[in-house]
Amino acid sequence: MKRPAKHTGRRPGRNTTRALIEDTAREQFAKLGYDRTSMRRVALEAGVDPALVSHYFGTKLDLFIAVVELPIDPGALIDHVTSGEHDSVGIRLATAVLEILDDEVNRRPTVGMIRAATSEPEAARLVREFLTRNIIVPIAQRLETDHAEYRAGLVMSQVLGLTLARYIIGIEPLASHPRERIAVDLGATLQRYLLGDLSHTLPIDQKGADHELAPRHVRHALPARQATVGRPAS
Amino acid sequence: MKRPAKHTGRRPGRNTTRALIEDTAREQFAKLGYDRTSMRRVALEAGVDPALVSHYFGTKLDLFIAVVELPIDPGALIDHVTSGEHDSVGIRLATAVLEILDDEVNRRPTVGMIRAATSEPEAARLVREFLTRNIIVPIAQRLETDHAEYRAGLVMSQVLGLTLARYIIGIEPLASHPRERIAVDLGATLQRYLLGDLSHTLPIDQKGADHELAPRHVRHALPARQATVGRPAS
DNA sequence: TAGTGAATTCAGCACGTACTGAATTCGGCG
DNA sequence: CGCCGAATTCAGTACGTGCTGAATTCACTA
Repeated sequence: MKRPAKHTGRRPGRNTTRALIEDTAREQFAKLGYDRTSMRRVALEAGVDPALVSHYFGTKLDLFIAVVELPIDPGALIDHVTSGEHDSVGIRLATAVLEILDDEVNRRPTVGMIRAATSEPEAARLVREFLTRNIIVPIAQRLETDHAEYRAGLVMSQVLGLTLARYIIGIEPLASHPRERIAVDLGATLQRYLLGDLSHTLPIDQKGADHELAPRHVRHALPARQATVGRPAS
Repeated sequence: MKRPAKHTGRRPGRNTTRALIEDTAREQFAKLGYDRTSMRRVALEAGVDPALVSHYFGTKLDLFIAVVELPIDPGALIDHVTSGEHDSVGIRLATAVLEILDDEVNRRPTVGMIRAATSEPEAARLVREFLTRNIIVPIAQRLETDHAEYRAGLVMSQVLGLTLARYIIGIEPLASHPRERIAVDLGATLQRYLLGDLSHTLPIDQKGADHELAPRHVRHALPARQATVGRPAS
């Protein structure tokens, strides 16, 4: 009956364990992504029994949901960016984004969010909802242009792509280029996406229909086994 | 000594197993990414014993390396895009990219590549080398502009970002917008990245230094627990 | 036709995972 | 103080993972 246990039972002192787990989990998800983060590792890192994690948060996905966040206050960012001269919102946004992401502390959760979104479909849904609700829509409201949500989506795509290319994959020379120059080039793009002329303003027949693709270069999967990454199979 | 085995030993008929495993693995990596693809599942899907996968390809990473490829012939794509009028290479490239990615068959390996690159650092290195060697550098050579590799990197960032936003995360309305319109808006960006004026051509004091960030909206990680995805912890 | 070596499978090891049930200890309240 | 319930840990279940060694069967060649 009385199995010899060593130091089980409630801990003395104040009650901070749950928050501790939450912080540790956030850190791990950010650093490793969803798949590569294990509940055991979170518990270990938090100096806590693995069972406590399940106890407090339920499943791994529940834990993830309870924990993901962005390194910025979207509202304040949007305020800062959209105040000031209209023809420089692009570069303001680009500069802000690059300053945030160039700081490793802030970059972590962002990268983690992307990692999670690409590996767990359920996480992708959550990220989508989060981005839409907290960033896309607010930006759309602030800008009094047409198709604001579409514009915001284009912006998100360029920002996400920069994160992927510069910070995760590390494509050169983009990865080691000075922040200020990239901000200028990126800023011009964001400016156009946010406030410039888009395809909607063009007449139908200029939408690029005459640029359809001579489909000679798409391989359609089956034959071809040449463009292989790394060394060929041994 | 003679353990009763049922149908072990060499299979009758022609010898296609290795290729079979390779194809199945490619499919799985593309669909699931690196972490979520298991060698056992590959073997099961290929109707083959798990040991055969290790037998032929060694470690999981070896298998991955032997298998990743892009759905296009980069050379032909580059030819197609860079031939024709200079001021329409942007939209040609954008259209080509969108046509390729809108086809689910072609999209798979691309998405898989991104998945893998975001979850496995070693895979990210391979993807980086592949993209650089087979896409960035050729484009850089074709365009007789300055800073060609930097330009190509910007292009990659926007293309990768589009893939992430439109196809993986599914940000609306970007995800369901007609291909042709996006091609126009994206094409203008790519055009500028490829052949337009970049920050290098500007005098130093216009590089945006006066746009530094009032750093009020970056949270610097520690406090704040408000901008949470999904429902708060139960 | 006999023999060799490649192809294939089985069974399993060692480990990591998510998660659970019961036991134990403590904080706080009556 | 006495007690209830929350907090915590232990030990374990059931399963999935990458990978290996030996045994078996077939194809091919000498």
